[in-house]
Amino acid sequence: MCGTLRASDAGKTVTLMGWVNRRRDLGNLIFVDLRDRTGLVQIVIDKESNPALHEKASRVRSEYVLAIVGNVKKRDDSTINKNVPTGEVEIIAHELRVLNDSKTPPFAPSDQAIGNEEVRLKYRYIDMRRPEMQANIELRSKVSLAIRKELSSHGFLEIETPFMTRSTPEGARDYLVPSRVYPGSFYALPQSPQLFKQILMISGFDKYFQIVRCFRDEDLRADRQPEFTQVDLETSFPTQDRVFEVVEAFLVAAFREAGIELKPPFPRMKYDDAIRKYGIDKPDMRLPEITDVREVFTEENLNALSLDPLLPVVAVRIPKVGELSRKERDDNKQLVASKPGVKVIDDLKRLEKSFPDAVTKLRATVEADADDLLVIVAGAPTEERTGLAMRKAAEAVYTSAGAMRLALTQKYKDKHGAFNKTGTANDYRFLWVTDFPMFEYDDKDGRWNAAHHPFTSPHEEDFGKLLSDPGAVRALAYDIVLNGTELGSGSIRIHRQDIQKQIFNALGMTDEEARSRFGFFLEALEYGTPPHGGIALGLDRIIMILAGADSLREVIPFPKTAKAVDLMVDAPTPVSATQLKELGIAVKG
RNA sequence: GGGGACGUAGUUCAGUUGGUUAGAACGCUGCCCUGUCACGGCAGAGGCCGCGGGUUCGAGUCCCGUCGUCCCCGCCA
Repeated sequence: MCGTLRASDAGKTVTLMGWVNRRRDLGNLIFVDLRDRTGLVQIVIDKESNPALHEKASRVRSEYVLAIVGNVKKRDDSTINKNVPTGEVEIIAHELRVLNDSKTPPFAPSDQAIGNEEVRLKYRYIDMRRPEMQANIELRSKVSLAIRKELSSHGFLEIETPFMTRSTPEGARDYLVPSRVYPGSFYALPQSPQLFKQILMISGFDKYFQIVRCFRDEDLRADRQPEFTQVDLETSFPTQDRVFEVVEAFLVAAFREAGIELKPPFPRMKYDDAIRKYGIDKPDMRLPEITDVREVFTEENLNALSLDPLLPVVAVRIPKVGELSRKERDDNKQLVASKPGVKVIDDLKRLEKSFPDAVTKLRATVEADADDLLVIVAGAPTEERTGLAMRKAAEAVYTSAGAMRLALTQKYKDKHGAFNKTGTANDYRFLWVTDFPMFEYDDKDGRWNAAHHPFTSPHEEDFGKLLSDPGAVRALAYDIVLNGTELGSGSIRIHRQDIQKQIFNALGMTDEEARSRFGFFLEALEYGTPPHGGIALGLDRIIMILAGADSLREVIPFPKTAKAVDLMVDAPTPVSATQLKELGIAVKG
């Protein structure tokens, strides 16, 4: 192959096939860089030694597909190119065949600056000829294989589940597939194989996994595509620790493919601690946590600052940012949409004039260096003093501080350098977040929703609070977080039908409603369901992080745009009236 | 659904306060060139300034609308 030839291959006769990356025509001497999946090699065509060949080569253009027969020759010392792996050799062509010509492409795979995404996506086949894309897609294949091997070696079976399945009203919007046989009825593409994998546990396949496509009709982000791939797994008779071990094992195998040697076990943190220390349920561990600095202020201090002494006062520390100008501080306030009742103090100098003792204590408490940026986040006195109101106000302080921490670390990443790559496992800070709340209160609808999904088991000791105090029920649910990105989410499931019913009731569903939505599943639970649990991880996100990419589109061969359009095939499209009629569907103008 | 950025040659971009024939680089075409590797030199072609309306003597430039791409919020059990 083109990219694999080395000085040790000198003297061999080789047949190479590939694309013309670049042609350098010096008149009677032509150089062609031939490119295939493995890289580039320089072909030499000399008019003097082969005029007919030279004539053919002079008509060759970028992205023509060539077959070359030639001799591998070690280059003279003066002509070695140290910038390419094959730079010590070149191919003296004896024969050249144009297998296909090419229109001038809208952009060249050999270009240093890559074109805009619209053009890249429309001409994805050319974009994917670029070495970066080739490397990402190769990495994806290797990582998938490593995960399959690892899970298989632990006794997991890869089992397929349907893509055409049943719509469930919970969760994300479904992509629907109309049924021709039953006009007006629809299949749904799975948001995840959740219920199928639980059924497989009931069926006795005690260790299941699948690298599987999932579909969610929600708005996109750089790290969210409407169809994406999960590494999905489930085991019977699990413990949380057992699930963590299996995931850590396959992540070690996956990262090894990218030359990173991870060191499990990964640290763990309870959800409540994550909120208190990082103001978010997916903390980025590469920077210092938020510090509680309530104690450095007296009650008089806080009253003078119009801050509520009963609410948390926390400090966000961003190392090595130095002093900020007035303008920068104003700009920074724009970074985070301020929540009502949350106050931000970002001018320590001014604070120091009025409260010198507090600021001295503050610096000591957060162990701040002189050039560290400190921002204080606290709460204005709340009007309502009930327990729930105070809890919400406190959470608003934590999450605002968390958002501030993220925005500032992003903005000043050049200064603190915490995101700089070292090429070691230290670049990848994994974290298990555990003990998520079972329910979240939905202010709009005035009811409780499942924080993870409604098949998640609560902590056994919280069973009693399911109806009396849903907000206090902890779930056996866990997330795996990498550098502030949620990679995966899982739980120990409910295997008792009576508990499952209670959960549906707590979610405000009557028995009839539960039966109409999940009847098949509730029935299955009654036939000897083993305890079981599992997790699903976003494969695309894993590859994205390993590839050092900023967008999922860099690691998905044929991705969709932010408006969920495939620019290459131009999908979605309207369909013919005949098709619609056959499906019994009428489209409103 | 909301906010922001962008849209000018095949590509990446510049285009002043609204004022003559809209520029550059790369790419492309032709010619020259035997050691280049982002080859070099000379010459040339290439534009619905996203689209539609408006203001104006005059619009790439100002206003309104619309479409597209990207980022964020909402949303994503």
